[in-house]
Amino acid sequence: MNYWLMKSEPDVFSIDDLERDGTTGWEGVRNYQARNFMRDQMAVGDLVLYYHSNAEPSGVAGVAKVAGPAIPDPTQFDKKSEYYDAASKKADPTWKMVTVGFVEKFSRVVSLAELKAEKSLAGMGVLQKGQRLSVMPVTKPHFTTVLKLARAKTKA
DNA sequence: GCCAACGTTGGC
DNA sequence: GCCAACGTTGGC
Repeated sequence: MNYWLMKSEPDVFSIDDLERDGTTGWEGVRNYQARNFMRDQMAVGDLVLYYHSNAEPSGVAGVAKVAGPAIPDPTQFDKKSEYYDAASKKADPTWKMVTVGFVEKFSRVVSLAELKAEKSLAGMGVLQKGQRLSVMPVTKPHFTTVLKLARAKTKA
């Protein structure tokens, strides 16, 4: 069982949208490293920190899970999609996506500032300078700590 | 809206 | 294969 962090801009698809829909195809990932994580290391049942980027505040908004295995991302073949990739072949699709399912929305967002202030999260991928991956692994201790922060009383 | 970081592209 | 230019991400 692995743990992950996945980023979404809440203006595009927020934790509330995921709660409403139940599950969603995680389409539009066009980064090889992120794709490889989804294709090679994610398994159904893995838990995911749902991170809101470009948000007020940016931070972890809830928990999701991997609900379906990596399959070809249909948007790469859709000429009308902003994710269309003319170089990808149907016989050998370049881009994959997993299905993500709703688990829980936190009663409050655990902000990036709060994550940075938590000493035991030092080394967590999302806190590294300049990292821009939209899908990245999280260690079990880090995952547990973020859950604990989310359930703690609102910070003073 | 700015800009640092960094992945990708393309000329050579 | 190098690397400058360019585009994107994402915090602020």
